[in-house]
Amino acid sequence: MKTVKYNIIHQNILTWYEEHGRVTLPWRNTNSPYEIYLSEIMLQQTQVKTVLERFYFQFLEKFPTLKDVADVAVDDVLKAWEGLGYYTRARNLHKTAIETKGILPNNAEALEKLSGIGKSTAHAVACFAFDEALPILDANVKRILYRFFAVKSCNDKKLWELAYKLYDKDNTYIYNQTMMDIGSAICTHKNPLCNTCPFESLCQGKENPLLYPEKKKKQKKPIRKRTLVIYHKENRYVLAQNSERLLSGLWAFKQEEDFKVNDYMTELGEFKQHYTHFTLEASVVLLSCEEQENYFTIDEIHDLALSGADRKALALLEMHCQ
DNA sequence: TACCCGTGGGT
DNA sequence: TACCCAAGGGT
Repeated sequence: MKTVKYNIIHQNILTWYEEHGRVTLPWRNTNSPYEIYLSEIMLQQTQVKTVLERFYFQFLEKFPTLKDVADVAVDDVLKAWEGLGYYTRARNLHKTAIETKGILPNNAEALEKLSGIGKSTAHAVACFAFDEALPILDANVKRILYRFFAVKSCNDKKLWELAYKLYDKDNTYIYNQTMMDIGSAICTHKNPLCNTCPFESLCQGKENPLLYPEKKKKQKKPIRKRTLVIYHKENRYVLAQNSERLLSGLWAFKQEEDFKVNDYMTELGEFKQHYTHFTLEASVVLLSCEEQENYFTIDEIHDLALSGADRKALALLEMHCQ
């Protein structure tokens, strides 16, 4: 039995999408499950602008099919992901490409079992690629739900219940896409435009939308001071591949704590790099050494996947070499 | 559950 | 500037 309670809102949403929907987004103009899935992974905790302008087309140019991803080494996928962040996404993408042999399953239940695909991404791919009528629960939907139901704080289980309560089971594709468009353009976390919102008539939070959700107290980010030591022999430089969780699989210059600079080293400069849970304050030094295992010329380093911090260090090195 | 995981946009 | 936070998932 269909709930009639939100019929008006569902109708408003269809109208709003016709007039304002971001219908030109490339992942809304393809039936390719891979192209839709790739967009969903890239867009996790990442703004549309970044994915659209710097990564999505470039990645598809390099890997036109999921099978193409499966056929290369994970390092090649990481290189294509360089600069996008959250590199576990790239490693899971590669893993999923291999496990599925380049053919994604066509339903949310099977999709969610794959590495890097949680419930929301599974629902998104199932809905957008296979027309399965399931709600999504991304940051946009969450903010709308908090405000629409005037909920200050709750867990994901409760949010999923609200998502299921509100979504349009008959026009799920447009509903889900519109939720993200409205969250991005109308129900923004600052300065929401309630008077033009399709939800306005029944929104319980419209009088004071900034109350929802309740802000969590932030902790101040600690600072890590490190010395990036670029060991070299003549024109070849030492890098190693990260094996810890942070930046796993990416190549990096050696980092030292409490490193004493002396006359045998050349100071190349300093920089800051902001991570989610700390700020790196790095000073970069150049130091000659005996031959080691992984030596690279500048040109070879450009073919390795580096983090933002190591790319800054590399830039300082290149300035020094000029 | 709380924490970890990158980078850049927007204010 | 400093801060919040973005088409979340893994552990």
